[in-house]
Amino acid sequence: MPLPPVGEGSLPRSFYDRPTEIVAADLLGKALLRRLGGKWLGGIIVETEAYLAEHDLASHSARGPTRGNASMFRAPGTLYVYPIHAKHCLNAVTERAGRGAAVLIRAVEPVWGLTPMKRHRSREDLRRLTSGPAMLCQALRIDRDHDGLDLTASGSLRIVALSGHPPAPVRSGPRIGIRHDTDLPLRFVIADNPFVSRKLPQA
DNA sequence: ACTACGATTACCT
DNA sequence: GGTAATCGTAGTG
Repeated sequence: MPLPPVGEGSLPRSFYDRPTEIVAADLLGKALLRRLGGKWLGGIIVETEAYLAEHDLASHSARGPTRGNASMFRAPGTLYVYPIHAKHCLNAVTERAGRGAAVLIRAVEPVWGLTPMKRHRSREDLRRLTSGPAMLCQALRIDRDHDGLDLTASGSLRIVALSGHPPAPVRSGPRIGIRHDTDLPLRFVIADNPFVSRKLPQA
């Protein structure tokens, strides 16, 4: 996959305007692309988590809108970037505006712009380049300034489908790092992909 | 204004 | 396996 698939266009808003678990599973195998310094950086999404609009105490939207989570309540396809532990994580907003649902992108398989991504991470090993939600934001230089951007527009941050990419077998399990609703199987990974942040618990 | 805490990561044994 | 580092957000006074 030598060249980034920028000619294929971003996923349409209708892709995101569906039940969040469906969007989370369908985002696997898509390309996350970041235009920076005249080059495209990014990779293939291999791990996601769904955060639901209702009955999900782990979601940032659970206690209603605040200044910090406002973009989570905006149109489907909006980018929601939030800070945590002095780092950042990236979500795609799902379902209709006002719902407060999103998909956290937890890991990508690094493909395009390996040299600049290694520089941003101060690391060489591909396994630790983008295999975590804050790692991939650091590799792609995404921070709070990008919060609220439209992922469906032709901007510097896009999620696009890869034509001719074989559908990957998807598996699910409990989400990582949360304190509430830990048993819901809302984490989705491409089976056996080595670039996930952690393996699924043994079934 | 003060304080507690987190959808994390890196580094340690 | 465990834990310290780090800082913006949100809740409280």
